[in-house]
Amino acid sequence: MERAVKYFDKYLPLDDHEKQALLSRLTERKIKRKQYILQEGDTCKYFTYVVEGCFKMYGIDHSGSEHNLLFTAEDDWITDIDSLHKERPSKLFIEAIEPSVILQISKGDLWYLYTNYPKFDRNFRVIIEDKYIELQNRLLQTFSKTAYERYESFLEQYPRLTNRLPNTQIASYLGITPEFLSKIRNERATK
Amino acid sequence: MERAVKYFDKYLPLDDHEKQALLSRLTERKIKRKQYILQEGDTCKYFTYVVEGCFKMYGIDHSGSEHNLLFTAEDDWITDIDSLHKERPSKLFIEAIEPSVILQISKGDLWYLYTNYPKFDRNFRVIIEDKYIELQNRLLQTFSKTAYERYESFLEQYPRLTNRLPNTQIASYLGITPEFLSKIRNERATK
DNA sequence: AATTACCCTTAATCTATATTAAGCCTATTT
DNA sequence: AAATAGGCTTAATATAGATTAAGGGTAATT
Repeated sequence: MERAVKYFDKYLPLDDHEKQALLSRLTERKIKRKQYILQEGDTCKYFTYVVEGCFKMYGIDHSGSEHNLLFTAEDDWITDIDSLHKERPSKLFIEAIEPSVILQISKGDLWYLYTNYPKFDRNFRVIIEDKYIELQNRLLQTFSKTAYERYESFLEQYPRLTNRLPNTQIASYLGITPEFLSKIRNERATK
Repeated sequence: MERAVKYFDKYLPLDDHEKQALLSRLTERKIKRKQYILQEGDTCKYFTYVVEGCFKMYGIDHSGSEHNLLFTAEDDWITDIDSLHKERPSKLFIEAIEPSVILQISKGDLWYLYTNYPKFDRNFRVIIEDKYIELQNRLLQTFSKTAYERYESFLEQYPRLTNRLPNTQIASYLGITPEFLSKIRNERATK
């Protein structure tokens, strides 16, 4: 649990009261491979901290294909903000790729922290700003680079994920088919 | 100027002190068509509120083509958060599409507000959360829908922008060429 | 240990979208 | 008022990446 507190040391460290307030509101859960913590149609109830393991968040198109929006591994936060905030059914799935351990805080408890300890407003503002920056860069790349280039920059940016994820999942993240990724990998290897 | 204050009524309304603190730190500027308020290579210094007019934020790829990340019109905020926060050269341009009037707050003043009036942490947290949601939906669409479908959903989502923007700009936002957008529009018309 | 599910690759064919090029029209700028 | 730069369209050709299909490998589940 202390790991979740330490996370904030990167931003504005918490004092003892704030630590206590946060810790007492986090619930630990163990999640199996392929288990969902959010399914399309359900309303998202939690902000989730990943202690151990790895998750993917994705949407499904009309023909049933999955499209990965992001991966979240150790010591990072994940939620469907749209569904959590607007309290409407999610369009997304969040699914464990590995056996995982998470800490969850409910929307109500999070709102309690926001109201009573302003530092959480600050810290979660900065967290989401960082995630916004990531998304913005990803969208720009999607428009301005080839699949080959996007794969190379994925390898650079997430070297630790490369060996943990099947290529099918990476392909879905890059917005291409596994077959085409295979072609790209073959090209890279022969050079 | 009052318009920028009113914006926050949608979220957490400001009291008189907070209003005053905000207003005294906003600078009004008039911007001509095609004038930049941010250019690639420069470090972004301001968070900008658009009172009148319209802007595009875009990046340029290796072959010189523009890729629109977003448009911002009346009563909305725009900045390159990446460059503003990390104080590094921006990869983006922000350019007026129409003659515009804006209010700007510098990074230093914004930090002052964050530190002394926690409500700004809260309000800007919510603003950026809303923008994150928009971006996330846009990325999902880019992966899971055809250009035809993306154009239709653009028309639905931004009906007021449709008539103000040249189709070249809309094409760049959709991630396609103007020629292909023309084809799509022709298809739509004949049905 | 066997079975099943999933993963990875190769190759042929197909398609959505890009590129190039040309012509016309409508705003801006001079 | 003329000149220029952009914007819109059509059509021919080109291409990045999708789809379909098939075979072999490896890890998860029974």
